[in-house]
Amino acid sequence: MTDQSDRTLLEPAAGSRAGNRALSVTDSIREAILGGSVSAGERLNEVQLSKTLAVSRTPVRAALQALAGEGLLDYAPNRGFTVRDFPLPAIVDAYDIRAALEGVAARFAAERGLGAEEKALIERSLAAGDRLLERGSFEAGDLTTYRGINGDFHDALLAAARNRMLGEMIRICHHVPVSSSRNIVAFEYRDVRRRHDDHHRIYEAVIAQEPWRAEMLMREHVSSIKASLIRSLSQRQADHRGALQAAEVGKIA
Amino acid sequence: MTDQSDRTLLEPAAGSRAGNRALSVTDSIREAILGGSVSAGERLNEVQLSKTLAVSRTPVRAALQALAGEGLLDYAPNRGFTVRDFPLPAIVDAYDIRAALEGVAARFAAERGLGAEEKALIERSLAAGDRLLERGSFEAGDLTTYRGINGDFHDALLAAARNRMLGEMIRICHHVPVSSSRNIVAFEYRDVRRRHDDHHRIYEAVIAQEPWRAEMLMREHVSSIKASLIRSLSQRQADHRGALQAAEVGKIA
DNA sequence: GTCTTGAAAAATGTATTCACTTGATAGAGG
DNA sequence: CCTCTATCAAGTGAATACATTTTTCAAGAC
Repeated sequence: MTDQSDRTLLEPAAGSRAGNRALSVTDSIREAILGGSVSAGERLNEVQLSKTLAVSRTPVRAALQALAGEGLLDYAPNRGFTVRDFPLPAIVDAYDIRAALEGVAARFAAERGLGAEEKALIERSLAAGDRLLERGSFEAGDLTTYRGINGDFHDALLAAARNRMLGEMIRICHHVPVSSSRNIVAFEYRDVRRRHDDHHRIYEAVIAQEPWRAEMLMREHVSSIKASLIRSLSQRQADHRGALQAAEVGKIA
Repeated sequence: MTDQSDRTLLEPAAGSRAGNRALSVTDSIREAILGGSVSAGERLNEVQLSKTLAVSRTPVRAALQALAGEGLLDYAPNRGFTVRDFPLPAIVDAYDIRAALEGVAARFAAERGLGAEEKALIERSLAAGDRLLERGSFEAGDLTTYRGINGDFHDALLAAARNRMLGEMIRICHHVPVSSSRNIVAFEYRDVRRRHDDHHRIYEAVIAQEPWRAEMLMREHVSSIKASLIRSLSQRQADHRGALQAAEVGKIA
């Protein structure tokens, strides 16, 4: 079976990122994976990809290797690349790992102290969240807005940790398909409010130069996201519509 | 300056690993980096490498990308790969990250429980350590022997955590040049004895299915290695022979 | 003397070609 | 009818050729 290559899931040339073709090809394939266009365990055929993306095999191979480095693909010699499978337990585990790592990041940030710019960035994110939550309820689009705010907070704190390896590992955790907090949880107003309060407290601990308190709070913060995920998963399962909705949610954007 | 390409640091064809050339090339270059044959910030020239290793540029490029994925190299479009710099603070940080990650691993292992084979592996490592420490002092080579035992213990526990991402991240921490516990610390008998006791206690916690205790113990265990590193570094600095001995120690094998 | 400019060299990016491995299929033999 | 084997198709691995970019360096202008 030559596989139906007509799935227009991968646009010919997304031309997304600057630099060279290999990089944009990498982005295209990554998006296809994270977006769920290609399923777990699926084998990625180099010639087929190169035809679809209208480039030669060379940048395709480069992209595949890069994605393997990011942990999204598996590689077997003489057998090429396959989409790595992330069973549910692994996804849940990713939150524990993220909790530990972001905890360390918060500790580092508290130890090192924040620069003026970092303070401004975080405070802006906190203020934006306050404003959004002021109304007491959510309207359409608010959740997406908060996702941005949330991301800004975490990114800023991570930057303040001033450790590249840590940043890369956390990024990997975020890129576990359907695992990122940006994709899944915080559906209800109350949850978001609670998490925003967490942000405030974490920031206070960091400003107060209380490294271990900052770490603990951040761990708890991320762990609570895991708890929400589990809750929403089991609830969805109870609705007997597990897989379907899960796929939907994954694409919430 | 065309750079003296005569440094015979990279053997033509280590032929080390099975599979394809790209993999063995990867190993060769990695060893060169970890062994300190190429210095931080240095640019890796593809054609030069391909000549030295007697292969074409294709597997060399593949290897470089793989190593960039491992975090050992930096990549800039149209500018190739450079050896990533790990300043001392980053190396020290790596121990904190490792402590957090291995802590999570210990917790997972305790939660999941150990299989018969895993138990056997760990107990063998513990027994081997006991035997080695029985004499009350170290002779030549004992330290190297214990390094193996230590590695076995940590590897077995990591395997018991049954989480691939975690394993990969910890491996990255271990591969931070001159950062691995296998390369540096545990010089004195007393230190080793203490750490071996840690192992026993961690194992007990895991067996007793006490996840959080296992995590805490493991964190402390790895953190103590960091402390030893810092101590030995500052002592060495005090000896006014900093750089020289540091290089030596890095190669202790 | 310094800065700008441009051309040549060198290095990376991409495409193409050939080589080798793998896997499937069909046919012969039991 | 099953099994083993040979052959071929398909896919990955590696090498080479070509394109584009970066870097160097020297010549010329201010």
